[in-house]
Amino acid sequence: MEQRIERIKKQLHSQSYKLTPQREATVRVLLEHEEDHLSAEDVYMLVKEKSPEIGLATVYRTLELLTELKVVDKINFGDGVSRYDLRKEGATHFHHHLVCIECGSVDEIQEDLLGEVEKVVERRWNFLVKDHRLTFHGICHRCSGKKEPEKEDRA
Amino acid sequence: MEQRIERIKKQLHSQSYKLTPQREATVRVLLEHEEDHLSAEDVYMLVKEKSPEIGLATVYRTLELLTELKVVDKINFGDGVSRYDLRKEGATHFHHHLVCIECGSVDEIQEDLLGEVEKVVERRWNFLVKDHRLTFHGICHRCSGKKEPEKEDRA
DNA sequence: CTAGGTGCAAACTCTTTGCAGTTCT
DNA sequence: AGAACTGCAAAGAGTTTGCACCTAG
Repeated sequence: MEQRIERIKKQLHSQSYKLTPQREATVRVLLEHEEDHLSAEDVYMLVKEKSPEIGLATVYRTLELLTELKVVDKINFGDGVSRYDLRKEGATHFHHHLVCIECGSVDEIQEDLLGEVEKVVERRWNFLVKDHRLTFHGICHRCSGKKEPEKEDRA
Repeated sequence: MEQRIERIKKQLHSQSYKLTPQREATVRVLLEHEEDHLSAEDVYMLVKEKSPEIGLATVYRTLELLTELKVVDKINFGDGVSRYDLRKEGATHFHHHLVCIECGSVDEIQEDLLGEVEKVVERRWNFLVKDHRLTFHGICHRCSGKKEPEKEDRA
């Protein structure tokens, strides 16, 4: 954790950005919720618990900055909100997502399933792939177990 | 064209929706711009050319309805706007996209490249895939040819 | 010291909604 | 007739921005 913050700090400094307490608090929240897919508002609430003075605008600005630095990825599952997902260190590709249309849960797939597919795209469409977004919509293993799933809205 | 409208009409009627002139005009615009990825505003502007009385809210409502009927797919490329993409008739899967980070163009891949991948997901994650979204970000064949690509914004 | 950063409130953009009036069947 | 639909304007939700003040390096 501390090492990752240290590394991000250097990354910021290398472009003459500062690691302010607000930014550090924001990064810590992201690190502590690595598996989640927090919206800006979510992050704001969580940061506020420890640094109540922080403003929502600062959170937005920090998240934008971190996106630029490729520390996080900004994603969008189709509800009107942007979500921010910490990039695994050393990850060469953006991980995939499984969105359950029953309970709304979002799971991550870290493995890269697209190696072959990207080669095909590069060869056949002459398109140099730099990044990708892959999301599956369907029924997760938790919901497919139930016979008559009761509506538990896990928004 | 006429047949497709006829079919959509039936689909609407089967759920006691009506095919109003406004809806028909909207569908026509979508059919005429099948390759594009129009935003609601884009559709509105185009429909307005032929049916100037139409309101933006109606366009939104129609697009929502068509999404529900799976006539179109609502997509989101990360700019703040939803775009609407006509589903090819008989398409069993949602087509993929190639977004060029140089010129902003969006190309479509109709082939299904995910057959194998979906099987893996179903087996290994026990996730019943119903739909997917796959977008590649990179350099398109038009831009990779140029040495010093001049900024032609093909928004 | 000073470029960069912050909080706040106002501004903006995209989308949805309430409502009174209209239209398809 | 009556449910479905429409246009308009107002309301909402999420995000961005201007500005005066603050602070990390």
